[in-house]
Parts: sequence; C-alpha cells; structure tokens
Amino acid sequence: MSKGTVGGGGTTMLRRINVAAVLDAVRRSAPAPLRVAELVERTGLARPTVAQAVDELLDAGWLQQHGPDSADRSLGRPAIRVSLRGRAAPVLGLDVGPHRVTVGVSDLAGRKLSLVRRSGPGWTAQQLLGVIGEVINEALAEAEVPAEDIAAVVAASPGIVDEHTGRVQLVPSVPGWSAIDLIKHVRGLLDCPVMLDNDANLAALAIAAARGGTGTLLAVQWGERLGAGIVIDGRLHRGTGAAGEIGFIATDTDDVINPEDSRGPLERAVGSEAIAALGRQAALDNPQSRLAELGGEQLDTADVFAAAAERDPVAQAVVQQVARTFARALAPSVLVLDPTAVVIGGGVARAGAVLLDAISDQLRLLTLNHPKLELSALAEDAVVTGAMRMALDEVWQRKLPTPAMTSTT
Amino acid sequence: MSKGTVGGGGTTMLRRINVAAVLDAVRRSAPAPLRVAELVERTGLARPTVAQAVDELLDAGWLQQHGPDSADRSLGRPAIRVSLRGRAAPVLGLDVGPHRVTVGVSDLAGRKLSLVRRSGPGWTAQQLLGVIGEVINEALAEAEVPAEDIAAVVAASPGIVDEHTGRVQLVPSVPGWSAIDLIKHVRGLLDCPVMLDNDANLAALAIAAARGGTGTLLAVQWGERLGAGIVIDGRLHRGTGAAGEIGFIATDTDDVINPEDSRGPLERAVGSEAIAALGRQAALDNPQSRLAELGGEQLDTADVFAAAAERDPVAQAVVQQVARTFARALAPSVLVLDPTAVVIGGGVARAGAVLLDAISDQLRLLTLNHPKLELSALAEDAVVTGAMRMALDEVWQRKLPTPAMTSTT
DNA sequence: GTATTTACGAACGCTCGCTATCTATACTGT
DNA sequence: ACAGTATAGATAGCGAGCGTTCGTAAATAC
Repeated sequence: MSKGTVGGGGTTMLRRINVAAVLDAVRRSAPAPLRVAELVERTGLARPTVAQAVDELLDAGWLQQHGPDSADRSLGRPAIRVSLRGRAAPVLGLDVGPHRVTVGVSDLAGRKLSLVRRSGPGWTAQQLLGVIGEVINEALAEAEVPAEDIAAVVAASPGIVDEHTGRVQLVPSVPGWSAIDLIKHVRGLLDCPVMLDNDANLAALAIAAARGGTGTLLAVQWGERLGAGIVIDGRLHRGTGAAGEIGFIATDTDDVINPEDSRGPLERAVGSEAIAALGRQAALDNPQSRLAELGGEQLDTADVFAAAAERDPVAQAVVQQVARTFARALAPSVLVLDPTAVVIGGGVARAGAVLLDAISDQLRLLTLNHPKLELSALAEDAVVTGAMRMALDEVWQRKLPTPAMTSTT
Repeated sequence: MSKGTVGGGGTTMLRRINVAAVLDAVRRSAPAPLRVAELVERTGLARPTVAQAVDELLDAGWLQQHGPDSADRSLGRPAIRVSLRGRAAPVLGLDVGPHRVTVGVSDLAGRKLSLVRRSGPGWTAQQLLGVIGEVINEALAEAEVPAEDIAAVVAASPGIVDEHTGRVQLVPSVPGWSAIDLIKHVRGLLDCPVMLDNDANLAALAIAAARGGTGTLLAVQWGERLGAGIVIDGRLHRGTGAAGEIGFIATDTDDVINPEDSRGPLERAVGSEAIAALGRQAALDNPQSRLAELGGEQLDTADVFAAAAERDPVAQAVVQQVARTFARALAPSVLVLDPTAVVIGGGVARAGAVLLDAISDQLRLLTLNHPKLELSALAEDAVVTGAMRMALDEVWQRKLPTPAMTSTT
C-alpha cells in the first residue's frame, strides 16, 4: 500500500481491472440497461465477481439500478438491471469565438444535457471572459448539474494550439485574447482538468464519434477559414501540433506561404469570402444571369450555390472552379492519408449537393481509393460536441485504468 | 479454465500480467542485463513476485542468466543478472523484388543475426519461389537458427497490399507473380504466422524504429517508383490500405490519374528515370556543361547529382526543378500530417545533400512547421529491417498480453 | 577473522476470484 | 388455487497469487 507505483500490482489491482471491465461493458451498451447475466457473458467473469463489482459501482454512484423490465415477459425471477448513471461525472464543452460563445453539458453516456449559445457583436477579451462565465452558469443550471460535479472541461479555440501548455499561436481576431487566461478563468470557476484544443480538431472528433468506431477520417471545416481535423481509429492526429492546416496549401504554382499572414493561399482562393468575390465578379461580367438576379449588390456565398442549384451556368462555372481548386489542393493528402471518409463542415457545407458533387467528380480524377465524401450532419454544434466528446474521453481514460504496457518502443 | 474468454479473469491472469511486466522491463533495457533488484524497482512489484516470474521465464527460455558482473566491485553478495534470450523467438524478414531477394533473421532483442542477399537478372515467378527458399535456408544457417524456431515472418511486396487477405493490387513487374503463392510457399517452409506488407510501409517502420519512439514520420522511398510510409507513434498508418501512394500525386494543373497506369504523375515527373531523362535533355542542350562531360551518352541519375555537387549550373537547374516539383507535391501532405520528420530513402537518396538542401529550401516556402528533412541511414536494408521489425512487433504483441480494453468507442 | 553489506530463499497471512450450492421470485399449466 | 419450473440473486468453501517478514548465503572492508 505504500509504493503504489503504476503498472503492476497485487490483487487489489486485479479487482480494479475487473471493476473497470464491468463498467466498460455497461458503457458500451449505453444507454440500454444491462442485466447482470449479460454482464457475466460480456466480461467473461464469474457471476459473484460481477455482482460485487456492480455493488461497488452502485455505491460509488457510477451505476444506477432499474426496476425489472415491464416489457420483458420472460420466465423466472425478473432480473434487476443497471445502467450508467450519467450524472456521476458530467463534462462541459466550450466553443469560444469572437462573436459567439457556446457551452454544452453532457453526461457520461454522451447524452447532451444542455446547450446554451450566446451571440454578440464583438466583445473585448475582458467582456468575453465575463460572458463565458455567464453562459457556463446558464448551461449548468439548465442541465441541473452543480458546478462541482463537472469532471472535465475542454475548450475550443481557433488557431494552432499547443496541446500541453495551452498556448496558442496564430491568435484569432479578438484583441488581447489569450487562451491561457481562458484556461485560468475556467479553472477558477470549475475545479477540474481543463484542456484546450483546436476547433477543427474537435469538430473532427465529434464527426468521427457520430460515424462510429474505426477508420481514418478527414474532417474539413470550410468557412472564411479552412482547417481540418484528422481522426484515426478514434484518436486525434495532431502531428507536432499543427496538423490539418489545409488553409495554407498552395494553389498556384508560384504560391509561397507567409507564416505571418493570418490566411493561407487556399483560404484566399476558396474561403467563403473568396467564393462570394468570385460570384460578384461573375455577376458583373454576366448581368443577365440568374446569379446577378439573385444576388444583386450584396451577393453572398449562399447566392452562388443557390444559383448553381438552379442550373445557372454562370454560377455553375464558379462552383466548378471552386471545387476544382479545392479538390486539387486536397487530393495529395487524400492519397497520402487514404481516409475512409472526407467530411465537409462549416458554413460552406450548407451549399449542399451542388458543391459536394462537383468536388467528388474532381477528386475521383485525382485519387486511387475514392473516400466517401459527405457533409457534416452536426452543423454548428460540431465543435461543442467534439469538445464534450474529448472531455468524456479524458474522464473515461482516467476512470478505466489501462493496466500497464502502452508504447511499442 | 473452460471459458478462457479474453478480457478479464482471475489470479492466473494476474500472474500473466506480472510476468509480462517483468519481461517487458527486461526488453526495454535490452541488451543490458538486469539485476532482480532493478526489476523490482522498475516494475513496482514485490521481490518474490519478480523472482517467481524470472524463474518461470528462465524455464520457458525467454530469459538467460548471466554470471555476476566482474566489473562491478560493489559490496555484498553479487547479484544474479538476467537478460533477454534472443534466440527464444527469432523472426525472419523477407524483401522480394524482381531482381533481388533479401532475407534477414533477427533475434527478439532486435539484433540482426544474419542478412543474405541474392541478385539475379529477372527470375520467373516459379524460379523466384525456389530462390526464396534457398536464401531463407542460407540465412537460417548463417544465423544458426533451426527453421522451427522462427516465430514470425513478414514479407515485403511492392504494390498495394490488403493487410489481411494478403492480396496485392497493382502487381509489380514479375509476370505470374502472386503474393498469395508467396505466403503459401513460406508457410510451407516455416510453420508460423506469415504476414505481408507494402515495402514502403516496412521501410518507414524501420526508419521510425531507428529514430526511436514517438512522433509522426513520413518516410519516402524514392527510386524509379515513389512511395511513402507513415508511422505515428510507432504504429503504421495504412488508411484503407493504400496510404502513402505519393507517386500518384498530380504535378501539373491538368494532370489526371489513370488507375490502370503502373506509374503516377509524380513518378513520371521525378522518378529516377525521369531525372535521368531531364539530365540527358539538359546535356544535349548544353554540350559544354560538366553534366555532358560526366554523363556522356549513357547519362545516369547519379551523374546529374554528381555534376550538381560540382556546382555545374546546368545540373543544378535540373536538380532545382526536381526538388521544386517534389516539394510542391509533398507540401500539402506535410501541412496536413505535420510530421516530426520527413526521411528520404531509396536510390535517389544517394544524391545526398545537393538534393536534400534544394528540397528543404522549397519546402520551407510552403509549410508552417518545417519538419526535419533527413536521408535514410539504412540504405538498401531498410525494407528487410522493417520486415523484421514488424515481425518482432507481432511476436511481442502476442507474448505480452495487453489486458483488455482497447478501442475508445 | 569479524563485521558489514547486499542479495537470495522460504514461510506466513491477506485479498481476490471461481465453483458449487442454496434461496428468492414470477410465470405456467392443470 | 396450487404445484412445477425456470431464471436470478445470495452465500460458503476452495485455490491461487501477491506482499511482508524473517532467515541464510556470499562477497568486501577493516
């Protein structure tokens, strides 16, 4: 009892392993309640062992007991059933942008307990911290979760995030903004681990979780800026910290990157502003087109895709060009990563099938294995959802003691 | 004892875990022998537990006992020391090409026991199988390892390999060649698991192992063909099976891939044959250049780099163009993967610093985090070494029972 | 030659999980 | 309505493994 070194131990560690196995089995079948007999089958443990573990977990509050299933009209004594008690360790996800703060609270099973969003016309850094505090409290109240119960927090920040220090390079457009202050501030409000990650990464995590399990996912966030997250078999790929920065891919044979610029070549070529600009130019050149009618003076990105959907050839040409540029930029990465799927999210994703089909056609010409190309179903909630997901992973990784041996050095 | 389901168990599984912990500790410190006291410290287990585990491992042949260290003149009774007995489960690596067969035998600790290479001027598929058998026997004899001791075999094949079935798409240039026959043949010779993988993947694995531990590695094999392997924290990234096919990256804005072609655009642009062709053309255009002198009629890839190293401007221009094309093709993947290092191997890697510096300069213009750019130190042995490495990983993964819970679904 | 230091070896007690048995509960059939 | 049966939960005994403690062996220092 004195040493307590991690890695190997006596019988008490055995017990921990078995309790964890039981808890894991329950988690996997969530939210469906499980009978003890099923747990015995799934864990391969003996019944008394499982029973003891269940008792322990009930006492600790990780499981909750259900009455017998009234729908189950089988023979014999009705079994008591247990399921995850989500409130045992709820987590909080945070998505902070210059004009919008979103906070979500999720229970252990991944059920969303509350989601609060507040928009405002550009806060200062100081105001933003205040707003964040308010929105967190609102979300906690709505979820009926006391602040001290929160087991982990993950915050999303644009820019490149250093995974451990939480320092941010390429700070976004809030003057005086510092992610370190954010972490400190949140840690002051909630006494639990607080982590920070790139928003594109978190969105990718959410999408990967929604698609389920294994495989390689390349999740593109396409708005004014362009970023991507890579999820391989459920784990985020970070590289040295700046993985997925597709916005900086060169599009022209003479392009050169300037790290000081806040935007990269691909963003300047096919970011939402660039698409709108291309549309405006095309409308000017073709005043009689449907595109010009639709958009008028204040022609928007959405107008371009709307006109293209109505088969306006002028708009279609713009979409074609955008799709071509995007596909040519992404194709090398698709060849190298060979992902199971490429999912597009963010504002531009609202374009729908018009854009997706055009990209798909182009990508088919440039790759060997053609990954599934999809639109993100999560829309604007992707980032918060991913933040909650990562917080959940953190909690589970701490609670389920992965016994020893990890690296394959 | 009847169930035997994986995942959780009683005290016998505890023993297995602890024995594995001890074995793992010994492995990590290989080839240095360890005293029992050190094992106690490293595993956190009690001395009797460790002693028992060591006895068991000695009996099973996984460890060998050393006499007391004669150099160690410390007080007290001299400690018994144990180390990995590599011959307990030697593995075999196989690199099969149309003109060359290489076989390596390695012991458990990763020590190379033998390496036999045989070249020939194009065998038929049938002859090749015979040659493989001979070379395997030679390598086994040289390593003094009986065939039945081999615990795992990994074979390298060019082309895209389906990880599980062992079927190969994009078969290389041996008529009638089938990797399935190869597997069957080897399984007939050696009664153990036989696996197959892409040669670029295996080379990447070897290079990653040589560089040590964690991080993301992009290992390019650059010869007549171009391929790459990706290793993330010691594990190979395969995607859906065709990851790393950089040879098919488009170089021209109008390039289109034809999956039927055996070569992709980048290979046609900067493969070793293409480099030689560029050199010949440049020599024709500049008959007085050093390049033309060096190469003559049969100008070779090596001549181009040699002339460039001697600062011949004509050759330097060719190298510059090659480097530029390569860097532009690779830059998007570097941005997306953000690897710790990019290592170049294969025939073209012999070009040395001339090419490396040119690529480095170009890549610096096109990426945010600039990964280390290096030449592979393993030269032609990379693929066999990687094959042995993978076989070793297989053996260890089977022997060290990773207790339960894996996926983070 | 004795004291000291270090390591090996054996006996005891504790915890834990597995097998086997017994009790509890609800549905079914006569 | 009552016995039978099938399923689930609770309890006791057994075996295995680990950790602690003590005794013993082998080398060096004085």
